[in-house]
Amino acid sequence: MAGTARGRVLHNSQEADGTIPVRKPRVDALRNRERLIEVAKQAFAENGPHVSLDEIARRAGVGIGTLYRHFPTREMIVEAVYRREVAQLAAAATRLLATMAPAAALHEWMRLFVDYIATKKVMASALGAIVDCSSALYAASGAQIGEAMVLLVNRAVAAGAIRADIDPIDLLRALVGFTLGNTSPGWQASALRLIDILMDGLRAQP
Amino acid sequence: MAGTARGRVLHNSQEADGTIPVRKPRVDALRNRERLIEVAKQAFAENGPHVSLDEIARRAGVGIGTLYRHFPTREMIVEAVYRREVAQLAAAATRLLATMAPAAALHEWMRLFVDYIATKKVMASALGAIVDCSSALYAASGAQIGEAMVLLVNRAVAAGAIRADIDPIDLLRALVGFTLGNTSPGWQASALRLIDILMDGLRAQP
DNA sequence: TTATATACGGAGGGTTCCTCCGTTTATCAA
DNA sequence: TTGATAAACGGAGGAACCCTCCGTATATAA
Repeated sequence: MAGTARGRVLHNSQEADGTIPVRKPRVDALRNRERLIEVAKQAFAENGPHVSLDEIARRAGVGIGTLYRHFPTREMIVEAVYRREVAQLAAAATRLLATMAPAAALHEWMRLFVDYIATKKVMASALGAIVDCSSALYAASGAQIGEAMVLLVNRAVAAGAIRADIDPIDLLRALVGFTLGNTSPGWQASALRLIDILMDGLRAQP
Repeated sequence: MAGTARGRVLHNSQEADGTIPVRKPRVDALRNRERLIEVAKQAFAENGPHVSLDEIARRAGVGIGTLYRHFPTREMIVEAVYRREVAQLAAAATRLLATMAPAAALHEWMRLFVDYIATKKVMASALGAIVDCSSALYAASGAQIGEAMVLLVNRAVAAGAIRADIDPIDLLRALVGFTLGNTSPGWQASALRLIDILMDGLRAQP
């Protein structure tokens, strides 16, 4: 008998000053949402973009209904994973700079970049927007990544740790070249090796 | 009782000269294959890349088993449609040149290009290989298209119908720019208008 | 014409999708 | 602290889809 008591006064429908106070979201809802994104990322990485949504819900320990409430379509959860990945990669730049030397931070961040591309590849076919290189989603993510790279390079240059005649965007292009072009198995290891060599080159003065 | 008569001599297992003569494929098989590709193309265009294979088989008037015999995976039928599309576009160049004036042929071919891109977009998410701009499939298709464009431009230039200071590849780049970048509805009409303007520009002498 | 390799069709079992609704729980006002 | 209630939860169940299997039909070659 959980029917709503129709006609009853709603407590938070309207305040005296006209604002519409929104009840803050329930903590369990936020928790489940985060958990679903995290689990979905793992599942995509392990089993490709065709994991069943039922399995994601099961692994996250929530009902399938809960998954569908948070992400009504498959594309939405894929996009959520992707957005989170981009945000984390961008945020990692400042975090790394705070905890290690500028050149080391740059080096480590480029390694994280390889993971990011891996995620991107796995999900590309599940998320049409990524495929379309001119979409808003792509543009936004590109900007975030670009800013992070500029920050890292500037700091390392300022610290005298790497040569000054380097355009951060060129470095980004190099990373993309290392990673996107390769489809062969083992491309990740290869990219990581190339990054090491690149870092050696950056440290040498011209 | 259609069991094979085991132990019976196979008639065409081996010839005296050691060659293995292959019975030519049954005409009904070839017909069904073509029909499936044609229907699949229409279905993808109408309902996006998620049309059910059952429906494609039904529309083609064949059993689902027949579809699966010809194209064991979904990706295979998508790729078949795509290959056919590329081949037809490339072949259209010579066909058009044979039946109309060089400049008109070039103009018409650029219009066909817009259709080709539309197909490509629809199927991109269904066929990972297209997404990956470095795949062999992509390279092969790119080459075919490039050759067709070179042929058309050379003929038109030779006929004095368009200005001579034009690189066919630049023209291709322009087409790609007109089409791939746009995701808004109505991009096709827009691309067709731009092509008309471009043709006017080509006819003008520098 | 006959034998047979080849192709056909579609029933059926397993999987996935996604909605709907009865139940549970966090939040807020009193 | 204590209800009252909005918000969230779980999962059963129907529909759609995927794909295999095998009995039947037919084109081909002798």
